[in-house]
Amino acid sequence: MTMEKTYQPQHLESQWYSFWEQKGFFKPANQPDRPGYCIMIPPPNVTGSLHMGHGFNNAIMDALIRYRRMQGHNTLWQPGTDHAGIATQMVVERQLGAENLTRHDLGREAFLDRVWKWKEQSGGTITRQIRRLGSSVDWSRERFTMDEGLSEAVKEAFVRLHEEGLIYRGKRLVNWDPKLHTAISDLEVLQEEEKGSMWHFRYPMENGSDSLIVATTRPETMLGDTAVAVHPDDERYQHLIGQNVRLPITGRLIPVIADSYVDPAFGTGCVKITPAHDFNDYEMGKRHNLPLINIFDRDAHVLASFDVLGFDAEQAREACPDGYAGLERMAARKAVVARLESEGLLVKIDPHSLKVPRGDRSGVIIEPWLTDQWYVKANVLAKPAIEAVEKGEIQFVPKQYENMYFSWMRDIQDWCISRQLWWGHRIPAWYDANGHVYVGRDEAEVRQKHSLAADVTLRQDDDVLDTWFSSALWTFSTLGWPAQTPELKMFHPTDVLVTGFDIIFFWVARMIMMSLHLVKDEHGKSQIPFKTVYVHGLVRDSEGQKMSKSKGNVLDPLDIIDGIDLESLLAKRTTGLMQPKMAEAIAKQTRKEFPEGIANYGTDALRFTFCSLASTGRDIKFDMGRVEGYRNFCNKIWNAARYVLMNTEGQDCGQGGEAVTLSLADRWIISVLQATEREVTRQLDAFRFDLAAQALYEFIWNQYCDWYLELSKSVLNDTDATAEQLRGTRRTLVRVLETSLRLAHPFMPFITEEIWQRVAPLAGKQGESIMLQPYPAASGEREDAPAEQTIEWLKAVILGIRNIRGEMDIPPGKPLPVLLRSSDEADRDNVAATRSLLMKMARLENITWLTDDEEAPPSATQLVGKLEIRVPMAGLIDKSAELARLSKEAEKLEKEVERLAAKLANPQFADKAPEAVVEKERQKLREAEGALAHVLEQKGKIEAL
RNA sequence: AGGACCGUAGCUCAGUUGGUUAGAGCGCCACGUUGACAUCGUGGAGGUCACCAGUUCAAAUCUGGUCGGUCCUACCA
Repeated sequence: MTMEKTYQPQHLESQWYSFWEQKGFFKPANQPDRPGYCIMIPPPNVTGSLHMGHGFNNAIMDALIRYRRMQGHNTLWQPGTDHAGIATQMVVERQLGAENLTRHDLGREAFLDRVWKWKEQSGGTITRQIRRLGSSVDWSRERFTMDEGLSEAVKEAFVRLHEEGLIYRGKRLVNWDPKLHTAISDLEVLQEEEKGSMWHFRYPMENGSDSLIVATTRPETMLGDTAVAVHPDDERYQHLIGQNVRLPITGRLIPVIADSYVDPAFGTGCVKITPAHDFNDYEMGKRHNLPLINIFDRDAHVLASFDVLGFDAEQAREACPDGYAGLERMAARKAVVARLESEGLLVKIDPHSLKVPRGDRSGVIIEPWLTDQWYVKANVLAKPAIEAVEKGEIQFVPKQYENMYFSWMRDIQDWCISRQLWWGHRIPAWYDANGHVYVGRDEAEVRQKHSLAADVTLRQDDDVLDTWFSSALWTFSTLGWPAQTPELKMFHPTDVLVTGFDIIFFWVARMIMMSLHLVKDEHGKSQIPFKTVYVHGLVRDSEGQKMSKSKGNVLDPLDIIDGIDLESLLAKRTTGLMQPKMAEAIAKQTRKEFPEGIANYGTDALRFTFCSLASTGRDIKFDMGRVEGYRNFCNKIWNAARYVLMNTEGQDCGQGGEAVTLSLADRWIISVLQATEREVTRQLDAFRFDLAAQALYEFIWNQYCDWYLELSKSVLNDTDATAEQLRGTRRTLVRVLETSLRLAHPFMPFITEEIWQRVAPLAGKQGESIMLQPYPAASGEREDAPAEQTIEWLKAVILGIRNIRGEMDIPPGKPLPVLLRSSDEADRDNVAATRSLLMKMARLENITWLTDDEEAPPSATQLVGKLEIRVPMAGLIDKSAELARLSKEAEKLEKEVERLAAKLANPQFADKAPEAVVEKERQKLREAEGALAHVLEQKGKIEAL
């Protein structure tokens, strides 16, 4: 069986994946004596599809897992998906919308049926993508946040936290999304700078003779004003403090209060206070015990009858002034402004830019709104979570993200966990007819715990929990918690969490808090969820833009793996847009970036690209050129293997331990391989996937392929070679390749498996799969400094001759006579040791040594250390070309000599720098001076011709 | 407003505790197809390491400042 001439990824990927999966290789080894190693996948939205960020994330996790698995750890990489409350519910509601239905038409139960159906239908997309990415996840342990077990864990966590007083229910101002009709957390609100106006209104005082001017960006909320605040030291308004304002339109009497929160220099120094519709005003209302007047309904339309509440809970109603009830916020704004203008109370309107809060899902303006919600007392949970990072029990990589974590955690706000949705974990709380609330794992437990008679009607809370509440339990709920399962004992705390910095607050911080509070080891000690958080950058497009569906610049990792033609890509990017008018711009951009569509690069090339982009930066501009480069790298490996197999299959490679003679080149490549193994493992341990990938690339391409394979030809094609020599070179070819494949496997699982299956037997290795083989570990015994020195010398000499060839335009195939001269004994030894390699690799006609005093013919010259390499010019070399080359060389050396001489002439340097550094500089100077003298001499001789 | 991060070749990026002639890939120029690979080979060009000052014998690297960019947090109604 021969190998294809070029690497064809699509032929081999899927078949290896199903082989691994069917054989159960992804499951933990189940050998308790081995150290455990566990990664939990960050669960993607079950109804979504993976984007480049996920692809990146998966490449990193799989590299880690395969690396540790090969090192003999008992590894578990557990996959799963998230129910993504709002996002999923929105998708299904949109589907219903297409049928002119709302979820209320269906009712809760029927609606949830629809969502489950949609989940079943679309859920396969993600698992298919994860498989195509080659991720070695244990599918037998796949989890979904709404699974029964996980739902039990959610209930358990809620009830326990409630019993401990860490979850409470309260009426508070929340971020209300008037479109989705739900509360959302602070983190789900985007503050964007937008252009708006600042309205200045005159508010008359109760006495009628005086007035003050307030400045506001939200005129419509004046219907709910319950005070005007000024700074206590503001001289302009001292006389008004304590007096009442007659609020226009409503006629309500409201006090002028003094509060140092007010900035006298901003606006007019008078702030209207609307405690029920602004977070700052709410706080001020609390301080001054002001009434809260809620003027909006859940759509943020003006109520016909306002709710008047107090912080001490008295409740009343106030009729809405005529003409405003039912108006939407912006309409109400217009009406209020018009009315005030007509009454002569509008002083001016200034343009003003302000941060407008918008829901990250709905895009509508968020309304601070008074509602009953459930909260987690976060500051209590945050304390141990901060300590765990401070003490180093949990480490962030790169470390700088710890600052981000600390700054958020040290100023943490209570977490609003209830959502007015249907899709999610229903809150385990029941109400009786009097509105008393009871929390328990189920209704029976509630009745029993509170001794409620059977005839008391209980109604469960309608709301569900924030999706992040269940994801916060992810590391342990998926291992069976609250039961103390063997898996929990083996794999928790998990080892690494791999994630983007954008969800440190959403997810990472909350997992740490929940795990430390809820999970205890067998000694009762609180458990962290993971030991290391590896934070990677965000994948952006080639222009540095964040990838998003609405911008139309998203890429599906599978389209890079399988390729996609331009038309299909255009269709993918422009259908189902929230703003259809964007389609044209998106199409234009796409045509520009991918005029030919995208080629099929294969999974390995994509994964290697991700790894090589995984440096410490925050943004990762995705460059298709890199993928192409690494696809070529795959092809390079493929063809190297082809060469090795052509020369070893069916031949004696010393598998049986027969005697071998290793050549210098054999010893050299084995030695360099050790250094590479050391480097790759060191970088993987440090999470520097880019540097690990680079070391691998450099070794395979620039050492093994460029040099070793070429050097091996001189042995394999040598008719005088002994059986031991042939065997030695074949064995080295095969063994080094086999080891390199294992070294590369975590990065490029498919191509390495495909080749390994053919190469392993030749290297005397047995095993079902490369993924179960030991990861290479460097051995000091195989290091061979003398061989490295000689081959490095050889490379330099060959490069020198190639340089003459290249610059002198001598055809590569033309055999050259070479004259050598050197005062260094080692040069003679090296030539003797590598003569035949030198002859072949440099395409030499002959090698002649010159004695010190022998006159050399005019020739082009290169220096390698003390070795003078001469190619006689006769008939080959153009005088002026050689002069140009020498001039260039001399110029370079002159600069070098000048620089070094100046440095050494500085007494400060000679005195203060360490002797070793000074000596090194002296040595460099001597060499440069010698080389310069030689080049100038050459130049003189040639000029004289 | 506060904080973080970034600014290195035309492009995308490495450069670990100060001591290299500042590197890689892609791109560019020239040459090259007798069996591993044109998804290739050989040679070459290309950088005041954003700018200014300081510390030091020595700065891409450390300190301060300026300019430019990105992001986070808190916001002035």
